[in-house]
This record gives sequence, C-alpha cells and structure tokens, in this order.
Amino acid sequence: MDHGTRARRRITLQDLAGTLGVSKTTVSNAFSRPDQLSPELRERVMEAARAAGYAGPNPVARMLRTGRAGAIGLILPESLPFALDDPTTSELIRGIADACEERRLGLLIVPGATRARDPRTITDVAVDGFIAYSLPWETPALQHVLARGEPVVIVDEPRIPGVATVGVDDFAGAQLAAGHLVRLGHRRLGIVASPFKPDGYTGRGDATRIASSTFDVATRRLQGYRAAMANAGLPADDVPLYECALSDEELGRQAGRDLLERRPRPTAILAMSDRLALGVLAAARDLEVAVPAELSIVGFDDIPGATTSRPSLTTVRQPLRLKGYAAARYLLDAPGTPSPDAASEPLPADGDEISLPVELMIRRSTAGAPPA
Amino acid sequence: MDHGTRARRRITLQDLAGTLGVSKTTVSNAFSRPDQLSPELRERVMEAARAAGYAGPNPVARMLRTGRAGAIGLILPESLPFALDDPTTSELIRGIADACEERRLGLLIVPGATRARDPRTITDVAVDGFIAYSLPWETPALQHVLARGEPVVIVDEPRIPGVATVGVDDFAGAQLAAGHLVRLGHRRLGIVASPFKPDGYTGRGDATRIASSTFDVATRRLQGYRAAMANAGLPADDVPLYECALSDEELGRQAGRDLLERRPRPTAILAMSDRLALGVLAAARDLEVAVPAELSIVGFDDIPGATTSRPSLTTVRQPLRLKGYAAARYLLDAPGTPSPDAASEPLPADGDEISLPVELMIRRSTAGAPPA
DNA sequence: GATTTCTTCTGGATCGATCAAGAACAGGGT
DNA sequence: ACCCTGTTCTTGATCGATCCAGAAGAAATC
Repeated sequence: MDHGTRARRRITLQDLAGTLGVSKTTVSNAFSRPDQLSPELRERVMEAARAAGYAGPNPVARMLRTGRAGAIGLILPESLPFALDDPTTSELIRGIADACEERRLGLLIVPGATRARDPRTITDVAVDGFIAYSLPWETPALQHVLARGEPVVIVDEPRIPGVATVGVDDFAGAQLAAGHLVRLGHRRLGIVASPFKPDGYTGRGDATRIASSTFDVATRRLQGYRAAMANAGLPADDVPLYECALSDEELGRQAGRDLLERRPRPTAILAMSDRLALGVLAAARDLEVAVPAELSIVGFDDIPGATTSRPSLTTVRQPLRLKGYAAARYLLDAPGTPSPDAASEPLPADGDEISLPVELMIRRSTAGAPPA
Repeated sequence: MDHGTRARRRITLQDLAGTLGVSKTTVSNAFSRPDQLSPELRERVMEAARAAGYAGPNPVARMLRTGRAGAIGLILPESLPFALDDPTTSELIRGIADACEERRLGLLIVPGATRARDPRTITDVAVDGFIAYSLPWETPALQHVLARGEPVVIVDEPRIPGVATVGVDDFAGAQLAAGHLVRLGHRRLGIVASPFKPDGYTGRGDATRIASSTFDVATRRLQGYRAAMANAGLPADDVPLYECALSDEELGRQAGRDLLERRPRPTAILAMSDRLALGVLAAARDLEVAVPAELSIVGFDDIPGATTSRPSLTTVRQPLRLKGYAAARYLLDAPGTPSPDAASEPLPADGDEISLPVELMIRRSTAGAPPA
C-alpha cells in the first residue's frame, strides 16, 4: 500500500539550485531569509520548488547546522496512558503546552522514565532542552539527561544543587494541611503517602523505607505533616501511615480501608495527593464512615475532581498549570536556549529554584473532631 | 543562573577520537555497534567519554546521516489542553503511545492544526512520519504534511485517496444508533452534530453548511442517521439539527436546550459524540425532562464517562485506543519507515483504509417512545 | 569620474555523525 | 609457503542544510 506521495529519493536544496541555475545558498535564503534576495527570484524559486515537490529545507539538516531542534523534551515518570489519566500530570502538560505554543515549539514526550533502563530513549531525541517531572533520586534517565549537557529544568523533584527546579513549598503546604486538622481538634491522624521509592511497594509505613526515601516531595510533605503535629504536642513519629505505589484512587481506597480498620480509628486522614484522598473518601463510603462527621480528609494538589466530589475536598492547592508554564519558560529563557520572536520578561527565581505558592482550600471534607 | 552542566562548546566524536588516538569511526562504533571493536578498546573509549563528559553521539547528526528521526509526529486539530480534556483524543493518544513504546519511539505532538497557518510547525519537526487526527478538508497543515513526502496515516478524516487512513464505519454506526431509536417507536428525533466546518459556528442546522461540509465524519454520521430514518419512512431531511463548534459538554447542553424547547418536542436525540450527549443529558436535567421516560439519548464513541453518567448512556462504541494503536502500527509498518527490533505482523488493511468495528451499547438513556 | 554604499548573489567551509571500502594482522587449513 | 577467512581498525565520502566572506553590478555621494 502506498502511504501518500512515495519519495524515490528526496529532492534537496542542491538539486533545486541546479535546475534553477542558482546557488544553493540562494534557494536556502528563498525559504529561510526572504529579505536576502529579490522578490522575483524568490517567486521563481518557490515556483520551481512547488513543481519539483520540494517541501522546504530538511529540518534535520537545518538542526545540525543551526544547533537548535525546535522542540523541548518532557520526561515523565510513568507511561503516557497513566499521565493522561492523572490530572496533576495533565495540568502540568497543559502549562508546558501553553509555553510551547507561545514560542512555536514542539513538545516531545518521553514517558516511563522511572522504569526505562535504556539511555537511548533520552540520548536519541532531538530537543533543545528537557523538563523532567517528578523523578526519584538516581533515576538512570535523569543521569543521562544531565550528562547530555543541555538545559534541564526539573519539576518538583529531585532537588539537585545547581540544576534549575520548579516546585512548590511542600513542607509548608503539608504543615498547613496538618495544622488545619490539629486546630479542628483532631488527635488521631492517619497518613496516606505517595511512594517513597519507585519499587512498587504498597503497604503499611516502614521507617527504614521512609528514612531512605528517594522521592523528595513525599519526604518533605511527610516532614510538614509531622512538624505540625509536633507543634501541637502530638507524637508525630508513630502516626499510622500507608504508602501507595502510585497516586491513584484505587490504591487510595485500599489505604483508606487499612487505616479505617485500625483501632482506635483515626478521626482524620492526610493524603499526599487528591487522587489518594478521593480513594480514602471511597473507602469511607465502603465502610460507612461519615465524612466529615466521623472522619476528616485533606488532600493535596487541588485537582478539578476535588471540588466535584461529595463532599468536596479540603486540600492544599498548588498551581499546577502555572508550574508547567513556569518550568517551560525557565527552560526557554535559559542562557544557551534560543528565544525566537517575543522575548518576554524572565520569571522571578530564587537561586536555581522557583517555588510557587500553595494555599489551603477549606471545603466540606473536614470538620471538628468527633467527641471521644 | 546555571542550568545544570554548562556546555562551553560541545565535545564531539572527533575530539574524543583525538584524545584517544583512534579514529572517529571507532568511537562511533563503541557507542552504536559494540560488536565491531574489541571489548578492551570499547571500555577505554567509554571511560574516556565519561571522563570528558561526552554523553554519546549527537542525535541530530545521526539522524541526518541515517535518515531516521526516532519519533513520530501527531497532528491534532485543537490545542493540547483541549486534547487532554477530550476523552476521545486522549484514548487515541494512549493507543499511539502503546505502539511508540513497543518500538521505542518518541511522540512529538503538534497541536492546533486547524488554526495554524504557519507551515513551519509542520515542516520544521524531525519525525519519521505523521499521524493526522480528525482534520477538515483543505487544512493547510495537512497540505504541508502531504507535501513533505513522509509517511502519513490519517485517523478518521479526511479520507484522501491514496493516503492511508484508519477509522470506523461511521455510517453504519450512526445507522445503528438511529435504527435503535426508530425501533423503539420514536418518530420525532433531533440531532446534535459535531462541526461541519472549522469556522467556530454553533447554532441551528443549515442546509448549505451541511452540503459544503469539510468534516467527513460528521457528514457520514449524518447520512447514517438519515438513512435509518428514511428506512423507517420518516422524513429525514428536515429533522431538527443543532451544530456545535466543538465536541464538549457545554455546547452539547446548549444544543440540548435548543432542541428541547422546540415544539413539538423531540422524543429522542442523536448526538454525534458522547460529550455532546452528556451535555444533552444536562440540558434535560435543566429543563426537567426525564431521561429515558420522556427523552431518549444516544451518543457516539463510548468514552468512560458514558457508563458512569446517570442514566448511563446508550452509545455507539468505537475502539478508540485500538484506533490509535492501529494508526501507529500502520504508519510504522509502512515501506520506508524503519522498524527496529521486533517486527510484528502487519495489520489487515483494505486498500488504503483500515476500518475498525463499531458496536451499539444499549444502556439506560434510551427507552420506548412516550405515548403521543 | 572616482569612491563608497547597497543590494543581490555565489562558493566553500562547516555542523557531527555514519557508512562503504579497504588495510593490517591474526590464525587455520592444505 | 600459500591462500583464505575473520577480526579490528582507519580513511575519505556523505547526509542536507546554514553561515561567512566576498564578488559583481547598480546606485548614491562627493
């Protein structure tokens, strides 16, 4: 079967120059620098190009010569299907897409970075820079990105000195969440955690795992929770915790069931993401535990689903789309990265790190602690 | 600020060969063809590369020489944020991602094709082929893709002779949907249509617009609806129709309100997508029209939301994810496109066109026509 | 009229790799 | 001693563009 116009041998600038009797530089200019030649000649060139079926300069050859690829790479921890399911990731992608559109750049997605062992997925793509999203420490893919020597912006984690990072103040956010519960009088809390290591473990909290965590964000959020508890004089270290290998509703539900079956039952649960929190909500429904009367739940992220759930979810809002946008802008404004067209003013950065604000959104899933 | 390792001047294969006292071919082989040199020398090369901070052959230079880009381009009609919101598109992307993962290829997304006038977004990207999704006739972007002479697979529309296409039998699917309603005794139908032209028009059906439609899928689905009505002896041509510029819930709701306010009120509405159908459902709720008792609704696509809505949606199922997968496979198995690693058996194709099956899913949104 | 400036076009070097062909040397068989 | 085969490495051409310096001619300046 024939897939469109069959190309025998691709026609080149040189060929076209030959048939026209002009130099290849002139043909090149006709396409890329119209002010460098007379309008009549340019029209002749374009006409000949059309006749010969020449669609314009080969992008790869141009890239090699100019050194810019016209695209940025986005490295995602999980598969693309998962990323599309996950509101957090897809909001981030939206933000990145906003910036790419402004700058007329392509977006090349490199998914599955936590599992990928093969450096080629990273080393073989033609991009002007990378955005790496939420990767654990010592991900091989990240090493390869860094080794490539091209501009990199890391979103959320890991924090690596000297590497540009965009994130939020997870510690403060978590403190806000836990502080809110404490202030409502809760004394028996539970935590549903996103993974501390990328090994697929799901189960009850394990101190050694946590101590050797390779996910910065989970670590900082946990520290924020504990700090707020400690401030209130609660024993923060042995609070029940359930770790989920993935931030999705099903695992959150499993975690919720586990925590809610413990005795004494917690009166409030902190979840490190909204998807996990929504899972806990489902678990509460399963076990007929009333929210917020018998159980308060606080999430993290403020995804769209947090407002539409019943009850709506109290959560820590982070500006996800802006985070993507800021990361892309940070990357594109980097020295060495070309910024065509509109040069917009740079974003405020603090050292290597842009930290976006978080905000506690108090909704219907939290209330005063039930009487003991 | 310093974005990671600052590269003065990128080190090259040649440089590395110089410091090692071997030829550049040997260094190249060390990376790309390990069997072509002795293990000891290879180890020396890799060691020197590590020491020099050389991350491997420049992908762009390799592409130029080998002629393959290691990525495929996906051309989307709308912006990426819209695509991520749209379950139809994101399922398609999932399917494409499945195939890319199998073949270890990158996915380069080129959104906003219906609006983009600038050919550079198409001509400047380095890909081995394109998948173009659901574009109207005469989209400039599509002309540029075709002109590039690289393999192209079109998903859904437009049907262009000689160009590989993957789609479903829209006519048959629509006939199934309308036939189902007719069989239930409905005589006053209404249609909520996806756009016939990419001009942003939303409003009541307009015969001249429909006659000059540039969206094949909408046209074929309409023909399917009408064929089923004509079969049942209903006047098919002047059935009330409302066209929506975009397939989203809000416009569907607007369409639903319009149709439900007409007198006599339709007893059944055919929507060309599930998102539109869900919007109609919302409109029925707004106007306190009971579904399915007073109004039957049939969608198209069978997105996840079709099963979770109240009532669940009767719809025409099309295998969206498979469609993406099939399109990518069709592209990658094309002559001229390199298929690394596992060569899998080709998909069955009928001429230039792969047509995937549709299926009527009867759920709770349809019932017998109310007594007149 | 000579000199300078501007516009328009050209030739050759260059970007950084891969590839095809072949050289050098080893060992094996006869 | 000879030829053949195989392994290991090198040389030079090549992919298809852009960039730099400069030539040729027209127009402007003094």
